Amino acid sequence: MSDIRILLPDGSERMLAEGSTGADLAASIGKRLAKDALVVVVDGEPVDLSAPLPDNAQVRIVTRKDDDALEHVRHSTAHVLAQAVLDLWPGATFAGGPPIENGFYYDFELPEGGSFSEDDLERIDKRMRKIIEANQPFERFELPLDEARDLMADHPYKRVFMDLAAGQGDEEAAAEADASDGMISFYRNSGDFVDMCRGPHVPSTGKLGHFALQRVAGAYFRGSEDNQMLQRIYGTAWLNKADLDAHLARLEEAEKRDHRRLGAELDLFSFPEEIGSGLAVFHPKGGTVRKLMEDYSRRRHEEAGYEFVYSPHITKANLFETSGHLDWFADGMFPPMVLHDHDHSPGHDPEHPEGEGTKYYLKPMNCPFHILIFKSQQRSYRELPLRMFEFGSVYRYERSGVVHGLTRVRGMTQDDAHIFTTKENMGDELASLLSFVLDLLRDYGLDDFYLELSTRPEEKAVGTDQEWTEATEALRVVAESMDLELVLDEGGGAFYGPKISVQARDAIGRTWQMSTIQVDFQLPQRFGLEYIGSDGARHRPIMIHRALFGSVERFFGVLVEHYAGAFPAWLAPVQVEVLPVADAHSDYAHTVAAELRGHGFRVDVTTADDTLGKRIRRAKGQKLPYVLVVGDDDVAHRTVGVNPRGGEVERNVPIGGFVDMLSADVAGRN
RNA sequence: GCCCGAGUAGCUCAGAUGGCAGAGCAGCUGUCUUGUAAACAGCAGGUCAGGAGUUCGAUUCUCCUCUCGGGCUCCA
Repeated sequence: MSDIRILLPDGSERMLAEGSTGADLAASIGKRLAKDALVVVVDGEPVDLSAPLPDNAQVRIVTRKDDDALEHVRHSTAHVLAQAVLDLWPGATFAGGPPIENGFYYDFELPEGGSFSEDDLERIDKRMRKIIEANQPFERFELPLDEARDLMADHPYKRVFMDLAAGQGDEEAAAEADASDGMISFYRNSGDFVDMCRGPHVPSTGKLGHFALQRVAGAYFRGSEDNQMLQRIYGTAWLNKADLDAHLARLEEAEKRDHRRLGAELDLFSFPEEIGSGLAVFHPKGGTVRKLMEDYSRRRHEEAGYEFVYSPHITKANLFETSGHLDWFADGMFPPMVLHDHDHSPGHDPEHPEGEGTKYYLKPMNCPFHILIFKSQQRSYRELPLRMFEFGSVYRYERSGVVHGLTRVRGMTQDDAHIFTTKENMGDELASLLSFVLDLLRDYGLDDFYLELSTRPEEKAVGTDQEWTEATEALRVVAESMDLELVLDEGGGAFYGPKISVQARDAIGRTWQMSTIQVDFQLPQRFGLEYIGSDGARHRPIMIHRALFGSVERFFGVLVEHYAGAFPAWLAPVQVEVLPVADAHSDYAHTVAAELRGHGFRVDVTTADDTLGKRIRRAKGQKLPYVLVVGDDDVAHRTVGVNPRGGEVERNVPIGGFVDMLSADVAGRN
């Protein structure tokens, strides 16, 4: 019997008997490694420890210390979930169950259209732990397609996957079924449980155990609305208890920061049922924050050469016919209001005979209005770039299942601008624009970004290939010059052009899509936009659509979560609350408040109707930047006791000293 | 839009095989006059999301609608 040569990551070699497996290799290196090994990566491909190694292979043994260990643990945990469910629900069938970020899921169909309840999760969890305790080995075997189909006779979804995988390279199906060499792979890990699976798996269920089942959900088979809806179970899995606990703690932290919860607790905004789904009202405190956000944005835009415009909320249909929105996105718009001639001024609309009526739409976008402003007069190249800015309220008919707090609404205000520029200037304009965007986002406290370049959608798109390429390249050049990570989002552009979006990571590491910058050759064409060039000829301008906040509502929600409701002093709706120790100090408290207001600060006074401790507790609950306590000493010496958010109490601070403190805070946007 | 779940006082929640609806916090009124995260007492607060049905009787059972939550799909 001849030996095979194995190359290890540290550059060393090892000779093993032919037919040796990853497990043999690990054992030959050390007892500890043999025990810790989960899978092996052979020439870049992860495989089971039980697979024979080829000669001259580059092999890496994956243990729990490696980054890629997690996905295998999650994948194998999903497999145990499937085993538990099929044990507990005779007649249930299953579809796919991949690892995902932080965990895994598995899709099932229960007999007679049944569904899981929250209580079921506990039962399933218990069953899974028994399987793990039993330390069942995952044993791989392969069958030709026809035998594989017989084996999965009761599992139609599995058969769809194997047919797809055997047919052609369907990516999703390939993730479920391995059809290389026309063979379908399976795993068996107890007498009668067999799952079709590409693998690899950890050697046995005993390697698992730090998991939690999280929720049940519906999910379309293979992600298509046309398919059957299956019952999905989500879970999370980790290598050890500490990691699992840390993950669960992160989820709890995120829940505490939920802007919907903080919005109510801090009295910022609400969604009255009477108004309708996805339609928010901002209360005085939320209104103050929003106004501060908008005011600062206005100031910066003014400095950056934008001009301010205003446009109505509704328009006759023809505007969105011309723009193409009614062709492409009528579903996303509120249905039209129809005005009939006889309703109002009979006979005044010769275009629409009696009975037909005139359609008006709520606007889903501002761009056509800004285009009409551009068109209102003949434009010269000397005016370009022309930058029109508007806080424009738009309405979109989001489907009922997708509205979500302030992040997905039906009525919102965009900080929208359209820049009309010459083709020659487009590159420069995009470059300065992107820097402007990032600078401004940083001022609002977000400073960890990456960029995403979205290219032409496969179906919904207008314009020539050349136009798309040109626009996409212009964006790519600018994006690459920014010294930020750039991710490609194939097919994610709008129907009229590609875009760069700025993704920001918040205080607890979640990413949010913030600003978008889109290049558009189409609307200028559709509306016949022109300017007179230096050569005296007519030229077509390029349009750049851009929004920094995206929507003010959404950005507001993101900031609430980023700051966990503790707004920096410059944005805080109430910056200071002054608390007199007793009634005798009320006059002085009001004097202090008046003096602070004189400096432009937002200040409340709460008189001594409750104990000091209680008033402090309440102010802290509102996450105010500063609580001031004033008593006898302070009245005597014109001082205040300063209790800052997240800091130490400081007594006997002169009022002027506190003014300096707060001014510095506001100026530094801390 | 689809699957699952939920809706009881301003908020967080309890409750009953179908028989007059409960607590804490918040609110109001008093007493207390307080030096850094919950003083004490009293009062008020509800078409039990809305509508229809079954029933002697429905907040409870059935159906429909609305709203919210977790997902899927979608997101100009």
